[in-house]
Amino acid sequence: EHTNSGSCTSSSATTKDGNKSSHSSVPRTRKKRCPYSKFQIRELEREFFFNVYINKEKRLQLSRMLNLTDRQVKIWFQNRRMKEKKLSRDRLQYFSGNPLL
Amino acid sequence: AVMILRSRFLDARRKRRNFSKQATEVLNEYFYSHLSNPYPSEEAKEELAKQCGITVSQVSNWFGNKRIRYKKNIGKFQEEANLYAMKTALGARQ
DNA sequence: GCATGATAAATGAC
DNA sequence: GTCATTTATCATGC
Repeated sequence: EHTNSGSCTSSSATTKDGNKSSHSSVPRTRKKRCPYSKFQIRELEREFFFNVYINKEKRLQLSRMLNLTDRQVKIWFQNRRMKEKKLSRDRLQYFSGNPLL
Repeated sequence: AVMILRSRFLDARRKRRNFSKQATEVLNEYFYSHLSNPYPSEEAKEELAKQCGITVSQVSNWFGNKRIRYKKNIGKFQEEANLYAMKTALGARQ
């Protein structure tokens, strides 16, 4: 479906922070949401399986390998932990009112 | 057997089914009667969920989608807004 | 063909 | 760190 190779990755010359200057009227555009590729997801999930919390070293390593910023990797793990928590809640609710088995 | 149930759960996770007409009615009534601050508290969400027969997460999803889509095109929802404004006005008259 | 519900990136409050 | 949220995208209903 998504064999997203190099469309969204913040590979290089883009927007780290060109604007911290004292322009008081710049709202600082919100970064556009870009879905990650299958490969990126696979590697992130693999690491998440081992450590739900990732340390700084592995984070830098992963970000380089996947062509993402360390901030993106950090946020991905945060969101992934929230997803896991929600899945647990849903599972609990799903199996709660069931006489099955 | 557990695997079957698990797969069924995973498959049904993103299967979308429209909410009932009554549920949408309840949600819209709350939304348009709190249009200045359409952010129900956790307790309000639970109450709405109970009334609508859906989960709290689904209530949150509905309000999230409703807020952004309303903001993006207020004109498209004007008729709907007037409808529920009328409805609450009539309801409060008795 | 869009309306609608759910999920995936990204932000910000705390 | 969690967590509600914004925003875009996805997947389905009809």
